[in-house]
Amino acid sequence: MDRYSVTMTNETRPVSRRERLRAQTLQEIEDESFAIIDAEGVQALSIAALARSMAMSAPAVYRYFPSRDALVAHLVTLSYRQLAAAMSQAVEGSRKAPRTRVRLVVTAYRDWALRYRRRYGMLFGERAGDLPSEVTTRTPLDQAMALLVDLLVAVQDSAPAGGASGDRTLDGQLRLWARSQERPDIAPSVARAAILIWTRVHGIVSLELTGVFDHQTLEAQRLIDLEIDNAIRFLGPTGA
Amino acid sequence: MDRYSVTMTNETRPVSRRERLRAQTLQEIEDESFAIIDAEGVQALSIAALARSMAMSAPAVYRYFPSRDALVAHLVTLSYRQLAAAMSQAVEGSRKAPRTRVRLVVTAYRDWALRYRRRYGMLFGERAGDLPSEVTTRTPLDQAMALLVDLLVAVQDSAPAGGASGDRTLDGQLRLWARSQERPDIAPSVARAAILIWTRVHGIVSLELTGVFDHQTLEAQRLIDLEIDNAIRFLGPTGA
DNA sequence: ATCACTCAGTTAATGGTCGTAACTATGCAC
DNA sequence: GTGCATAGTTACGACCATTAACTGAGTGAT
Repeated sequence: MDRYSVTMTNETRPVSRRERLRAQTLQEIEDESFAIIDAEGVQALSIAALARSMAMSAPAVYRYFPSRDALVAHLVTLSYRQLAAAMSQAVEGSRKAPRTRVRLVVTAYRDWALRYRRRYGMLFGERAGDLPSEVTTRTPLDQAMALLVDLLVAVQDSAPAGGASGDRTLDGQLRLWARSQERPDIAPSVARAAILIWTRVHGIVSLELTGVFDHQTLEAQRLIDLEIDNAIRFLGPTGA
Repeated sequence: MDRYSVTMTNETRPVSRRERLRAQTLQEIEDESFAIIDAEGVQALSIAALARSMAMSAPAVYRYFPSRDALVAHLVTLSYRQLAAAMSQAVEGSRKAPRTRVRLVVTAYRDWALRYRRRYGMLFGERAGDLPSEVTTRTPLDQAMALLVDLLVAVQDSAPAGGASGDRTLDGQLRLWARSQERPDIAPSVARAAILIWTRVHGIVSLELTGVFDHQTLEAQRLIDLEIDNAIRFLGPTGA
């Protein structure tokens, strides 16, 4: 699945010195890479620059990653995991109302994007050489989506269900999507709300990051709050 | 404003041979650049590769653009203009209902993004060295927004106005935005709908381009239609 | 018609990048 | 200790951006 990830060695196997050093170097590569990316963007992450910052010769990096693209791909999957983790932690153990927790999750998403804007751009923007989107984007983000879906189910339970979309075909596709998530139980209305929240928030955050709102006096958070309201209202009764 | 743009010479000034050749070469640079970008992405656009495809020496390009970044910046503004033009043309002279025309404009946006996906990524994704977002993104896209706003005003005129957002501060910011667009007449509800449509569609299209929906059985166009409905419904009565 | 100037284009060179090849030296298993 | 696997090295080739120095064609004034 992910050839380059650090495999958790829970077994108290006698971790050899070599393995330890290798893991340590790998960690340093990841840390330095993210430092460079956060400071100057992915395009500034070159094998040479990375090696230089580690006081290492450039070819040595190839012992860890077969190419610059492979390194970037690895960093992308790490970032996805990190983003998903940030969203999970935002509601972990929270006893607030489901609707509030939706806001927490979404805000965590935005905060992560703002805090690590270069990484967010790396995930959803650049994709220089069109990375293997397959494995990369699937699992970790699906996990975050599952989280959102659960919250929305809870929201719906606490309010009279309903809300027709008016597009039977779309509902069918949403059912398929639910099945592809191995959650055939979730209703189209919930799936619809989850997807709409994601696309809406991504749209706002993405434009916020490109600076579209900078010159305008719009606060993205207000737009997001409004959009969450809209999406959830969709879940409840039938309309407003 | 834009040092590199071709200035329309409507005056029947005796266009010198030199000027004609220069304009011609500039045109060829733009065309070849877009060809390379469309085929392999911006990251593959190198001065060297461009010059090679024109059977020209690389340093010669510097007679036209002081750096690779300047070239890319120029291509970005051209692309913005092209996108805005595509949106305008989609409804030019259309006698359909305003609501239908909104759909036409938005669909033109998506179609352009799908047809020139690399360029769209260049506009809203990559932005490698954080280009001068100031001049770049302002005028041409504002024009497209103005178009959308006009259509939404028409929509609102044909339906009972109203629709409170519940966020007075946001409404105030929207009023400021309207004034910054030099259109102080547009109501917050209209501005809100315009911005929401833009962010929503951008979010969907952007995720569609990164391939998030590929493995899922969702058609982006259906999501977009749904979102337009939602945004417009917002304009009308008060809720559903 | 020619002279001087401008400027599009050239070759040559610097210093950066990715990536490969060939080598050295260390850790580890026996 | 001997031998293998491997993390690291230096040396290299191919590409890139950009500058410097030069060539030659277009242009405008005499």
